Amino acid sequence: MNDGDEGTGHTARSKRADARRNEKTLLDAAAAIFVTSGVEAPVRDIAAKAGVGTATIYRHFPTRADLIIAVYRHQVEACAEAGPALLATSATPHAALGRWINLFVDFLVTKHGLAAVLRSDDAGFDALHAYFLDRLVPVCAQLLEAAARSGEIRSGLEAYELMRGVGNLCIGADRDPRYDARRLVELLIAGLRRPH
Amino acid sequence: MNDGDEGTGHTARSKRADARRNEKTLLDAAAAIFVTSGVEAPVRDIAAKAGVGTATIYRHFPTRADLIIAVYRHQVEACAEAGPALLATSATPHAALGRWINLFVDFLVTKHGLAAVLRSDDAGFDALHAYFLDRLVPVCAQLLEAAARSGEIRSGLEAYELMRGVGNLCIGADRDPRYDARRLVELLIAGLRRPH
DNA sequence: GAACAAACGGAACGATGTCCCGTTTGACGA
DNA sequence: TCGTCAAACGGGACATCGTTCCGTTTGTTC
Repeated sequence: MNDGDEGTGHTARSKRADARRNEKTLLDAAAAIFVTSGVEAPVRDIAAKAGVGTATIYRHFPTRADLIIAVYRHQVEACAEAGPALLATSATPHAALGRWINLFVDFLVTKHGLAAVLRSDDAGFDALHAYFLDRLVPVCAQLLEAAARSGEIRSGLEAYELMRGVGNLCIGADRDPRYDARRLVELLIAGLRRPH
Repeated sequence: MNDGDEGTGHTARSKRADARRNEKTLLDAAAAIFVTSGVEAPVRDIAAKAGVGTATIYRHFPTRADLIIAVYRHQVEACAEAGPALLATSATPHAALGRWINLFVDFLVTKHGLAAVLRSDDAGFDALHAYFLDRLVPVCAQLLEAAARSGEIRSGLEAYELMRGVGNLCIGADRDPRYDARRLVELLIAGLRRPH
């Protein structure tokens, strides 16, 4: 899709062939580097891997956040789309919420250092932060709301807060065998249950 | 205490007066800078505030972790010592645990960016990491164990893991009014309760 | 007050993110 | 096919920051 025109209605000219080729090459190189060196790998490394100059990266992806978003867009979309599906197929809304959060956690902990840059307290990743929030918070809110309506959980926790908390819990979950983010997230979700 | 000799038995000469003065000046300057710019403020800023050269900082505090430890040592000690006291004066071990965790959270969220460097996934803060763990994990373990013995909580969660999780939840708790780390930590502690 | 080691200050070095500018190259009309 | 030109490129330049080195200053001691 979107292989040429912009959606503005004007007939915007196609990008040059080499530019499109480089964008693809950069995405592949970045994905490979992210796996081996994490999402905070030096820009020069990615440029070298792709065989382009550093300026070319900035031309295609003005901030590192844009590059990260582009690399992981498919998986984030898949996670977002899994929300309603889980809600439809799970026994209870709380079960759906738990399973969906599990998907999210699995995604985060397998992406070297991604959770660490998702934390909002460092500037420069605003676009990444905004993308994750725009895409996933509404899904989480839908699940939370359903679980609240069913009476399974206490209300009063915003989806935004839960997502941030889960993201934070996943920081450093790789590299440390003594730290199991999944278990702590499970405890957090368990703590959501309404005490009866 | 320790205003001169080392404890080795040798008669180690006192440090020079200017060195001792500079160490104090540096601690004050660092504390002030940490409040305004966070614990990751540039070394040059701290040196400038103290009116010394950058090398002087490294001479007194080989790594940034050592400086941070020195600045906050008193408060960490106080937190550690509060553990047994709370256990003795609280109604139940679980209540003591909750109150102690609250102390820890209050400490973290009021120290600009401290929680962010406590996360283990970045190297270079090993000493800081080790200090917090050495000093606080045993206290937390004592509280956890008492609560487990009383049957209030599920067992199986290591104190280390809980401390790391709480620390992670506190990352970025300042700067973001929509994110309340205390509430999430409370949920986590609530999730620890044994379902009956 | 002279000698010596401790301590100092700031320049120097390396790594990294970011930007600039001279050069190359793909697209399109003649 | 070939000339033109803007898009795209590459790599060097600049700024920031952590860290180290080295010539100089200063406290201490005899």
